[in-house]
Amino acid sequence: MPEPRPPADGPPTLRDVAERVGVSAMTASRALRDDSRVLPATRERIRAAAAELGYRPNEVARSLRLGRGTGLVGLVVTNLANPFYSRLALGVDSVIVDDGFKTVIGNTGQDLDSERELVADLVARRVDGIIAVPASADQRHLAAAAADGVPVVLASRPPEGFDADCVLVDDFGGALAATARLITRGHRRIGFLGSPPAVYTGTERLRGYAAALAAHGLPYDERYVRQGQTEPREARRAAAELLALPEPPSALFCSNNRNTIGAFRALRASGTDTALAGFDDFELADALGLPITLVAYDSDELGRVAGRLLADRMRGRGSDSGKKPEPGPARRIVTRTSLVEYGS
Amino acid sequence: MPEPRPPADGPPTLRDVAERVGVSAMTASRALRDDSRVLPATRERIRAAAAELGYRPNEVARSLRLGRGTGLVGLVVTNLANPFYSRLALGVDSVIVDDGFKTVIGNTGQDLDSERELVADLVARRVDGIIAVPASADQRHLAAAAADGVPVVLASRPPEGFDADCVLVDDFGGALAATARLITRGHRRIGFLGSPPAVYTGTERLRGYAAALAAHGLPYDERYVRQGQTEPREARRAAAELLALPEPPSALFCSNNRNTIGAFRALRASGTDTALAGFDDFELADALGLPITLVAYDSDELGRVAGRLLADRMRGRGSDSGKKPEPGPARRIVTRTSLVEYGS
DNA sequence: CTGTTAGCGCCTTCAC
DNA sequence: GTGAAGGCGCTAACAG
Repeated sequence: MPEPRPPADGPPTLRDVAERVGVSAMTASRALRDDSRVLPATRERIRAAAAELGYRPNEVARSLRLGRGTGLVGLVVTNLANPFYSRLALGVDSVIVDDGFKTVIGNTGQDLDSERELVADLVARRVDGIIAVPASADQRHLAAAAADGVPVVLASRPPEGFDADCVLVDDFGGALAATARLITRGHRRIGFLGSPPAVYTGTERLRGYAAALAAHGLPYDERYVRQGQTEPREARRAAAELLALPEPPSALFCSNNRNTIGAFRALRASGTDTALAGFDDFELADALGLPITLVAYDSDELGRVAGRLLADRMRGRGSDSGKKPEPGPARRIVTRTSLVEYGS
Repeated sequence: MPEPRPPADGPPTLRDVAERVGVSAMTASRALRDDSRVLPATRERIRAAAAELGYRPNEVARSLRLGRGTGLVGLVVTNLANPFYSRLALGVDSVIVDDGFKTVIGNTGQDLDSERELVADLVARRVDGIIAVPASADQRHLAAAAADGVPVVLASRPPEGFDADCVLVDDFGGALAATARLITRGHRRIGFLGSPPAVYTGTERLRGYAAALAAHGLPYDERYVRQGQTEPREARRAAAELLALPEPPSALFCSNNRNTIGAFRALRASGTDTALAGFDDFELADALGLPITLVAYDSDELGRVAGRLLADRMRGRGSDSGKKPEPGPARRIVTRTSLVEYGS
């Protein structure tokens, strides 16, 4: 039984393999990459030695030498604990892995400074592309990355101040449809619960809500609108406040699942039969024991589309062509939403 | 308005900065890293030039030259869509980011081949450490990584066939406690629903369930044990089968949240008042309208502990010392669980 | 204080 | 079919 491993002062290098066979590093390199001009006999000996040593080419040296990126895709999200983003991440990964890329996930916690630092760092690490869910409309760091030649794709929020591919949910349309359904069921006073105004999706969904009211000739009443809740706890309080108004709303529309869950708890506690609708489907929504209308969409698919958009831009980089991204106008893809009814 | 960027044939290099100032690359390198032995005046000119060019050191070249790793930590999980793993990932990230590391997440989908490939690739990319939730007891690829000098920490499953730090949940104790509670409430026939036998946690939790039965002099009856369900849909069917037995169990214990949710749906559909207990807390467990006992634990904390264990091993690497991991015996940390009661 | 040399691990180019 | 140089971008180590 031969010594299975070198004494672990770092993984074996190409030269370790070469020396073991009594051949030059160059030949080893070629043999391991199936270069035809190498004697089949020596090739086998080299492969055997590499296997024994557990040799793997150093990807760091490789990408430096090849002048390409690292085969990594940076994914910048605001909160990985939110199932929406973990599904997105999985969708991205499932697509780009086919092209030999891996995903580096960075979590920003909605903090713009973290996001800036993270993006700069990803560029410095020579990722081949970036998929980002930007925290705000200040996207100069993303624009800078794009200017450095790193393809950038935005997910769930559109680019601001520069051009980039993006994949969006039909926030406006989905919110409009859900609100409209409440209206056609006879509701006239509909409350709105949503994320802070700075969040793009929240604002679009508020616009959809408002548009539905307008389309049916109903007034937009600020007293029924509560923005700024990020957690169910806050949403629950905000919902309770609406329910305590002299003329409480007979229905609530929530712009994301955090708010929907908070509102659900408030409704349960109040005992009223206020109707509930919200953006985002979520597990167990059907098991809550009260009717609920949700705007559903496929966040895996969102990730897959983002991954494909990026993969397109990354193709053909590095061979020659000064490793610029594939040219072409920025694309904007909007994914559909659907209404689902639970517990009716 | 000066040209804000070079013509984007790749980011600017150190020499671009140096030439622009009329100084050697070495001086520029020093200036940008706050090396004291450089004239403050020139240092400022260099910094200015770097800023103008948007220069960022190439981390790829850097890590090659320094002989260290890349400042990346590889995180290998089986299913990022499971909140357990996304929380784990966040916990890991929150800790190691303080030491200047970033997280590369790889998803294996419980597939051993993917896991092998992923681990080998992470090593080839010269990550500074790996945190893994291994899919099975075949962990030779992880042992190989450790032998190559890459610190490895296991989360949620113990090392098999080699030595490594690990952080575990008290699977046995938690399952025992939950099952015992059902027994003290008078249940004598308790069904078990769990993941495939190959999954370590599932097996430990089954052991805990069996131990509770034994401790109370109750028989272990295979007809009441259903292993192999991964998704709520399958779990629901398995639970329905148990409920349809001639002598159905009066309570069910489920070894993870997928099975608990499936069992919940089966119970709801059947209309029986079968008691329900399960491993893993989950959102909305309190809103399901029936009493439920859950074994709760903190998966963020699990990630943080794993991150700290790894950070310890990575410290001091690369300076000299042949970049071996910090020595010391393998540590095994078991995190506590607690029982929570909902909807009583 | 600043510059020159050399090399991390690999691969393209050009010799033999 | 194989090997010897040279360099990707950066920085220790040693000059000056």
